[in-house]
Amino acid sequence: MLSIKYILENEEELISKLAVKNFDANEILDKIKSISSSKKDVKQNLEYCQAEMNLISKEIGMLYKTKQIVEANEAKKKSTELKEEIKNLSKEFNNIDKEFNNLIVQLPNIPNDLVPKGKGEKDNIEIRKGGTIPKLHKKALAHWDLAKKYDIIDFELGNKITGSGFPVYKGKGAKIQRSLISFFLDQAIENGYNEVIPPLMVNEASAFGTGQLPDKEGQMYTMTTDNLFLIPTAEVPVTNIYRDTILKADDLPIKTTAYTPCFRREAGSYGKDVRGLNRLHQFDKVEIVQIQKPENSYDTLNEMLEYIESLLIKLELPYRILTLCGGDLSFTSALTYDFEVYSAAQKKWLEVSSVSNFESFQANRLKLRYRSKDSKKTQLTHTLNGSALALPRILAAILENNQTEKGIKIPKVLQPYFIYDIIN
RNA sequence: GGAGAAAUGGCAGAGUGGACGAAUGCGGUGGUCUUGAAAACCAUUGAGUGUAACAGCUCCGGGGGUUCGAAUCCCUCUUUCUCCGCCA
Repeated sequence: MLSIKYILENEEELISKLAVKNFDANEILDKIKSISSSKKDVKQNLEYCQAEMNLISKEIGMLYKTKQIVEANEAKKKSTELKEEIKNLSKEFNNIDKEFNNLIVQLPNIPNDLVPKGKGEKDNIEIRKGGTIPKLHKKALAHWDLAKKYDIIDFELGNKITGSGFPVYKGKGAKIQRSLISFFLDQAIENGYNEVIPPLMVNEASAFGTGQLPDKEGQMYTMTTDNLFLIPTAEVPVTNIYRDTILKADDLPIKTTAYTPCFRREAGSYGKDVRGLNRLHQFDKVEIVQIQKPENSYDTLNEMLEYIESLLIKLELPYRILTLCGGDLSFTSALTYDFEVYSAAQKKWLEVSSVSNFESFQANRLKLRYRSKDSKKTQLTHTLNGSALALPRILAAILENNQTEKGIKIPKVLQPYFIYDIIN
């Protein structure tokens, strides 16, 4: 959520910057401007009446104390009128405020200057590449066939138990999942992140805090009886740990990591995009989250970028890093880098991580502030997060890229966790 | 699931209709003393909104009500604790 102060003071800039996200802010901005001015008027009026009322009430108290009953009753009459007026004004104010909030949450975050213009995927800009794409033997299989061949992932069984997009990992398939999770968590901890295990369901306030509500409601599984949501990413519960808090400047940055399953409805997905592990309704992910001072947040973003890159290098996977263009950038993000690994049998780049700086957009919704030493006022922090990493597509790439005629070789860094060095 | 009790500032904890944004203690910050630190002492210390700065306004778990006036009374919801029941 953008602050109203910024919106009103930087109208031109806002319009041109949101245009990068292909968002036409003109109309909504006009509405916001007019409603915020009438909000101010009504509020002033209301506060004036409230002040008057407070005065009269005190007066009446005094009059009663000095037994001036007649005067007190006279004053009471006056207060009755005021009371009615206050009631009406606050009703009006609440309506305006509601409408105002409704509008202001519709404005997406402002993209950073580094964000290229563009409509979609094709306009994302590759900033670097690493690793080597392996040459596979002629009988190389896609991961869904490998999964069947070695009996490590059972998609049909998942269909039976739940539905498509909920695979069952078996034997060494289950074990490599655990190995990856442990590897990612240990790496994060080594890099100064504090591990937490958060709830997998969140309430409405949390879903709103990180921006899943109101705009991404359809992507979450909802438990209507209890009004809870299954988390689409650990970002939601982890960032909400700090909802409604005021941190000390010395506490920053706060680095948190968490492994959680993630649940996504993926409404509207179809075809080969959803084949095998490419897109699931339930998947595992290790997430890293940082809360940082505004002046340091872009250095932090780069640090996170390098950290995630180091994971892919250690896993010996071919990867590329993209800067998302305006059209591909999420509602809440100011700058996002995507990581993709090359899955050699599918001959396809698969997104395995997304690392973003949300600046103060989430913090404003979360009321996540900090107090710097030199100022009395609190100010909003910046929040950042990234996947480090999402498991299924990493697994898909490992299976496909590392397949040999004897079996699937396990990357060296995973061997201490996996014990074996091959799946056969 | 049933019965009872409770929810107040960073924390602990007073406050049962008017001078309460709220005693007191701890903690935090600044200072005195000290070579420095500790102790002691002094001062200061909730958030939001608003203002050029004041003022003003809102907030005592959430929502609603009674009253001229509510942290305080009533209703309701949520959460926590204790006891009972069920259960991993």
